[in-house]
Amino acid sequence: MSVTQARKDRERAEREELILDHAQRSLLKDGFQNLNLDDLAKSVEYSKGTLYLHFKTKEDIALAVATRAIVERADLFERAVGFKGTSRERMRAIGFASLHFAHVYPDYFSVELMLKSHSFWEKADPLRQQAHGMEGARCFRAVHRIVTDAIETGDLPRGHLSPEEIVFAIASTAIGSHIMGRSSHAGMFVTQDPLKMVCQNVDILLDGLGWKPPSKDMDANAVDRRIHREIFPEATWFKTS
Amino acid sequence: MSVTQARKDRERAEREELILDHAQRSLLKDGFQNLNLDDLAKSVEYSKGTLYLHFKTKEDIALAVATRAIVERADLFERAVGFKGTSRERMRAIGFASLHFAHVYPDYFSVELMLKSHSFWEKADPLRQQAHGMEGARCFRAVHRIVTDAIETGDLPRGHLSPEEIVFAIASTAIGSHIMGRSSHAGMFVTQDPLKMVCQNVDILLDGLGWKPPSKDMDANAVDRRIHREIFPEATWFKTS
DNA sequence: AAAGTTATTGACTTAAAGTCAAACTTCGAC
DNA sequence: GTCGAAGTTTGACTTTAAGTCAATAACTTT
Repeated sequence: MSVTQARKDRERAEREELILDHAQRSLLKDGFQNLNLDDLAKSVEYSKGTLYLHFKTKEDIALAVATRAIVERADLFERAVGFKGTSRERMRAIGFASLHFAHVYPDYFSVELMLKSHSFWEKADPLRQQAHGMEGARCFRAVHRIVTDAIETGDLPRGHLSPEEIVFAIASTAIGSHIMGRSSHAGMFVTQDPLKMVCQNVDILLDGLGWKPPSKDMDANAVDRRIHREIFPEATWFKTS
Repeated sequence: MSVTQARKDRERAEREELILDHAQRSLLKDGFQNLNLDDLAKSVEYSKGTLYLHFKTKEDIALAVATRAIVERADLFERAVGFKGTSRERMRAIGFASLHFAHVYPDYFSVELMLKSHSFWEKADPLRQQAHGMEGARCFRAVHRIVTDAIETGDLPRGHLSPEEIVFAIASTAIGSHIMGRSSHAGMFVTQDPLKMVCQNVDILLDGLGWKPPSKDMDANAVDRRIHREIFPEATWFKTS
């Protein structure tokens, strides 16, 4: 590969990031339906044809944006796994990471759900589909790691559930809580901060699994402060309460 | 109102149901993006203009279909509340209803999520928005009723959580489990029946709330058989295992 | 049965995704 | 430096589908 080619590749990658930056802004603001490729082309100062040199379809663009987000999510999760503390505290660090992520990408889960619908997914580039799957798996493995550690240390009793089922349960509750917290039309109003509810609900679930120590014996605020200080100092939304 | 007018109103309502029947079939099969109003008009043998005499937009049609579904869901939930048994068994009946509903409307929650996105919701008729909200609230109240009963009888300890927060937690876990169970691309494979996982996860959560009796002391299969026999005999998917 | 009223229609307008032949740019040979 | 070939970018064009509304048909009243 010539020297020139290397420069071209880099420029191409930079342009792709630029497109995704603008697409992401539009998606976060107005959603997928309102993402307009003529406008997007104008805003990045390239033609619509050029957009299609990078992406197969409009859906492909949205998947690329989502994949960039989930990479960040997986990075946050892997940092959380490294938190020094009991297994339950490390699990709390995952929750903290999840909350931090939700602050940066408030509608991520709605988008994620849309992505996974068949009619959407099939319109994206297979390579991008694969990349997205890989990052999802990284998130999964981070939680899985903590679960197996907790079983080994005896914090989490060996029950009739497999570690995979336990991860599935935790992920379900977390994602469900995120989604419920964001849908204001639900006909039920929970006054408290919707994001706090994610941790609260996961805590109930972990108690139900018999994960030691039970949430009533844990000073959640103190742990949160440590997590904030030691691994997620960039979480400026976090208020010590 | 004249006699003629009454007949006309009835015919109009019948036509609306006909449109929704066809729209529903198309939505369940190919999703919202692939719902085509020219095709829909052909299939119901009315013109496209007539569709717009009933519905404001394509989104409005989807909301109407979803509302018809959630009416059924609320009906199922209210039947579940009437199940004769302990509070925890009645809660299980709600779970059973939820599973039954998921069999009839497999993608309901994905659609529901899409509906609630701002860009979608704003395009629907305010009256229909309201109707949808009312039915959501009926589902909420059904669960709320069982929760307050359980607190009164002492099955569920008065903790630091309000009944509303408990309902929120249950709904989050149930919906999250439904959604996770249906998204095959999640990078994690749970071998078991995804619908069984909903009950399993909710059971863990209820245990975490300290809801008596704990799931280990309950013969879930026996209760399920009773629920099936006594209140949901139409649930043909249910296999006594 | 004519005039008036209401209901229905489908050709038309509009918006936006996706395409591709033509214009432009870069590169290497001489 | 110039030329032609190879590669890159473009935006006018095609296509598809939502949403509109003037024309037409059906029904009602007098």
